[in-house]
Amino acid sequence: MMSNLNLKARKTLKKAKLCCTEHRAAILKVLSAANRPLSQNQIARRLGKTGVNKTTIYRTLQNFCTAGLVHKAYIHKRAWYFELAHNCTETQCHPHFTCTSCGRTSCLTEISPPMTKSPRKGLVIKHQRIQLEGLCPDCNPKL
Amino acid sequence: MMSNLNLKARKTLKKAKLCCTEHRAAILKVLSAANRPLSQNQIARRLGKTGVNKTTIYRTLQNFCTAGLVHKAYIHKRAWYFELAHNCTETQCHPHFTCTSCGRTSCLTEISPPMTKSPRKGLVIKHQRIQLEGLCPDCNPKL
DNA sequence: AAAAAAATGCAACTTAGTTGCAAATTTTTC
DNA sequence: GAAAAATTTGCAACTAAGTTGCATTTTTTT
Repeated sequence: MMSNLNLKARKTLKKAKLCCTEHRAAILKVLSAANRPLSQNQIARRLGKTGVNKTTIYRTLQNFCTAGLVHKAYIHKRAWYFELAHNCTETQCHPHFTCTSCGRTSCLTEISPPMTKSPRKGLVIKHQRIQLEGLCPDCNPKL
Repeated sequence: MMSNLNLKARKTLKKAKLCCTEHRAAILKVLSAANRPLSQNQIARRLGKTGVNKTTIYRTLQNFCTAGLVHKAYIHKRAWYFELAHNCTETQCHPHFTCTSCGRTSCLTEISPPMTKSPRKGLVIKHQRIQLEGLCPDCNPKL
């Protein structure tokens, strides 16, 4: 079952000390090609004919998250959306913007909002996640 | 089945143009008494002996959200946590902080972080939600 | 090449939340 | 205050994302 494992994916997996399998490379490629976070369902659809089992996809994403390759960006309608962690710092990833009109979500990678400072003694903030809602340019009637 | 509907809850419901029912008042009271967002499950448990059906709880929360009385604060393990909307502005509510050690979430009502500014022409940000993670004072070994 | 370790597929399961509908309660109208 | 209209409630069945255990397959180590 081993054929066109692309080298880049292979390298990434090796670097992360993960087994190099066809499926993992394929999932990695799908995530790299996407410009927004994807749910398990969307990933499955994009894997298409190869037909990777959903358990495998979930377990792979889990492994990728643990390895720091991927992270859970946000949750929508009870489903998690995953993306490569390459745009993120230790303390925060870029904000995610969801349009309330068309429902699409985009990554605002061009900004990095200030970290919220702890307002309480002894409380340490290690990670911040910002979610935004509003109108996207496509849905903005004033444009 | 109508007995000790407390007046405050009744007033709130009336003001929001919602039917005044025993269950609704009870759910409102539970939310008022809590100092953190609650899930449907937690609300059910706190309602205790009265035994309100989960469908009713969900539908009530739904109604409260539509009326602007309550909002969904955050999601944890695929479950929504609801809270009264009284501490919130149009554009953002207070940040929510979850301790990665004990898992408890608290409301940082004492701060209101700056709104993130739109980095793209035509994209309008209407609402911001900030989630924080770290160590709470109780779990901080340095205290 | 063989042995050990890890990944995969499958079926069954878990759980938050939803839906349709009949019965009960609340509100409106007179 | 009683009857009619509108709304809420409970129930059972359902939906869908994600998980678990286990046998089989693939990958890695030796």
